[in-house]
Amino acid sequence: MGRSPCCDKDGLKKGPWTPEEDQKLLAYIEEHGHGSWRSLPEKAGLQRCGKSCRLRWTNYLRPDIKRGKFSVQEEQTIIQLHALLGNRWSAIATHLPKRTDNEIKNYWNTHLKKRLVKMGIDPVTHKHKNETLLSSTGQSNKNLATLSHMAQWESARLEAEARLARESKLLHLQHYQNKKAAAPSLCLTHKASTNWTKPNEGMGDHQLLESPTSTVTFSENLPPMIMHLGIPTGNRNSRVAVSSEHDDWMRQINCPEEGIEEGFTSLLLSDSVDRSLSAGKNAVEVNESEYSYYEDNKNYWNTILNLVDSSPSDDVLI
DNA sequence: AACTATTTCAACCGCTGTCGA
DNA sequence: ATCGACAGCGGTTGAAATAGT
Repeated sequence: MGRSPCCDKDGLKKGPWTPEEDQKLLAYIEEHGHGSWRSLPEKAGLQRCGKSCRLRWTNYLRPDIKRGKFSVQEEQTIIQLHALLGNRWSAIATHLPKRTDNEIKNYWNTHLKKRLVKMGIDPVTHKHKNETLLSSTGQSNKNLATLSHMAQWESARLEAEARLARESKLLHLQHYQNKKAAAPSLCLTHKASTNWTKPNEGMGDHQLLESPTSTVTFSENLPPMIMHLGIPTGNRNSRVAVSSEHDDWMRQINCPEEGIEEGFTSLLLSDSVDRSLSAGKNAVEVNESEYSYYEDNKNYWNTILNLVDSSPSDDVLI
């Protein structure tokens, strides 16, 4: 397309945001919603480009952002979704409410990627080094093909979710605009989110969780896959680590009664298989070789989790 | 305490996808 | 069908923070 950069105007500030700029942006969005990002800076009295404002808002100022340490479950979710989706950070972020794609990307690059490398796992293919020795075998090719198959299902599902969320957004926006005319005074969170999220009134069983980086509807703000497994996520997701990151990681993984390992293995398996099967009933035949793939894949994830489990200490991992 | 090396993460850049005219 | 405007995405950068000597 070759469009000109949005920040090529002289006089536009770059670099770190000052508290005053944050306050201006926050105040403006709270009052008016972001509307068109392109025109926002001028209206808000900011010497920034719209893109910079959008980034500051989505990655830092948004009131629904959770900051701080990633929980073990969040880490595992990222690792497993990365194995399925690759570097599709925004897609991964839809499964981690309150985390931004940028934050997940940074966390992957600075922590998780290194951890996998130390464990001898290729962070791109998510295969153990030894597995590459088998790369010429049919088994490996089969795994590759079926992993790709799973990724396709996941992609299709994410697209469908995003489409549903967009449609829901349109419907609800109309509803909200009517409401807004009638009742202009909302709490700060809702006021601030005028254009990027909507209050959950009238949404039935599902709370609409929408943002520029997350367009998926979650029930109870929980990742769908976690809910699917019935893993108790509330306190665990928000738990505060009392010792080192890795101690926390190891402690939780080493608790069989908590079912984390099985949970995350089955997370991919049950969720993806269920989805594949239910979708297959309507659209695609799932044959025997695909079933055997899921068995292979289960072994693959068990291998990864066993490797994590057998790592002796944090300094080995990092 | 001073210096250097390494790590972290907020922010930028450039590209792509989508939508309306 | 084409084009331009815009939003969003993923890769990358570099300043600040932290760790090591």
